[in-house]
Amino acid sequence: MTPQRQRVLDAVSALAHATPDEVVTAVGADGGTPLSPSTVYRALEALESLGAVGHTHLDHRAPTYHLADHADHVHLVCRGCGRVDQCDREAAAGFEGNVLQATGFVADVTHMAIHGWCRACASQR
Amino acid sequence: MTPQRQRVLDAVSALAHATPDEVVTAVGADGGTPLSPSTVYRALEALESLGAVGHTHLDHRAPTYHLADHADHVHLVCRGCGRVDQCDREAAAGFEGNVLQATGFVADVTHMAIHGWCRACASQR
DNA sequence: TTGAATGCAAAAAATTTGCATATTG
DNA sequence: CAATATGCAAATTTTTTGCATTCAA
Repeated sequence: MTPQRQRVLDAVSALAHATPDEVVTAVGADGGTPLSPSTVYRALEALESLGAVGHTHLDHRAPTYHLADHADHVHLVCRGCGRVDQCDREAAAGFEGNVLQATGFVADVTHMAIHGWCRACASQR
Repeated sequence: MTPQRQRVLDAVSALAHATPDEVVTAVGADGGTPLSPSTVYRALEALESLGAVGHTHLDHRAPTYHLADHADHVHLVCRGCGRVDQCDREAAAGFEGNVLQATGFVADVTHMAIHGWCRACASQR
């Protein structure tokens, strides 16, 4: 664990959900010397293979990293306002079971966000 | 509906699921003059707002387009072998209901793929 | 003829890679 | 000392934009 990786990990922890880009920015603003983008990308990759962080895809262009222990919920991205809600993974247990039974596929609903409309945007439609 | 858009639509129809890039390639191989990428991107956008096609995100780097009437299933992407399975949207009805009840969020499980492990890869682990 | 669509080339944005240097164990 | 990580710059990849030209109603 190098100092750079520690700073990247701290940034991920502070931001809760952050794209590599956001991590680069946050690390640049933490008082120390900025890190080069490649270092951040490589640090995230290393931290992920160490099991310290994980990532989720909120949309097609944004892997967002989070601490590994912050991985047990489903992300709900609103198509209207872009807001990101969460719901307990439990809500998908039945779905995961159905998929397993129907196709043998072991689904991980936390890895990619579910898109749709939040309560506010849905009621406007 | 211009001839270019028709060719783009034909390519989407023939490929079933295709990234913009793949559409550019397919259209270039259909015998006619190749279309410039910008035309394909704009045609897909136009066809989508006309309701003729839709898109799904299979991974973070690939919006895949399909005919609009080919939109009622959930995509299952295997992390092991990359294979894309499908399952009926019905399997997720309970999940969508749970999410709605818990958060008011109207989920569309067809828009982004679910990641996990296919039967074969799952049994190897 | 009037607005929309196309093609091209250049611009952006987001990652990735090569390689010399610095760091870690 | 040997292996790994970093920083920088350049290369890739994917998508978007500006603008002159062409097409269609």
